[in-house]
Amino acid sequence: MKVITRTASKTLRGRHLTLVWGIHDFPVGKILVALSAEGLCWLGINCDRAALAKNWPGAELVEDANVTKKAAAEIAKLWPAKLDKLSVPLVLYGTPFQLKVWKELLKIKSGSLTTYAAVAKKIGEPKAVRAVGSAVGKNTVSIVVPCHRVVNKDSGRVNYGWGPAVKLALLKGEKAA
DNA sequence: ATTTACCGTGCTT
DNA sequence: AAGCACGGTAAAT
Repeated sequence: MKVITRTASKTLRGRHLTLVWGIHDFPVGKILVALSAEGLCWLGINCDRAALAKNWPGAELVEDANVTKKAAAEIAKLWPAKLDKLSVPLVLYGTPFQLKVWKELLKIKSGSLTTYAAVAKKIGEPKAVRAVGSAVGKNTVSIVVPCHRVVNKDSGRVNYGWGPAVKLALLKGEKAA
């Protein structure tokens, strides 16, 4: 899978950017897929245009499910085990720290879990556990960047931007595969 | 069982 | 430009 990274803060990343978006079916719910000219840059679960607009201030949003249909179908088909085969490039917009965290998440194998502390250690910032927590939460491309495979150290407790139920459904689906 | 310290980000002032 | 609230974990109280 091709991964493009762009350094940008949340407030600036939407400027001069046109996003084509559409809502499609996925095993754990509806996904909102948004593509820039470069590739897949946002994926939300059970959300609407407002959530997209909030995350990409300044961006021009064009709804066209025909354009996003192909990418969405591919994601649904490749999930959970073969997402790295995605033909659409993945475009990551974030601060240098967030990019480090997200790229680390990409290395987590389907079906396995890690903790925020382990990720912090891997990127060489062992004390920045909390920062890792917030970076994971700000991930722009859920499912493809497996933010749901990161759990609290004291197992069990689940915290997820799209709702704990979605996180559990994703993990369950990957476990089966 | 509660509190403290640690870090990066985004929102508010 | 400065302050504040978040978020996960280990260590100290």
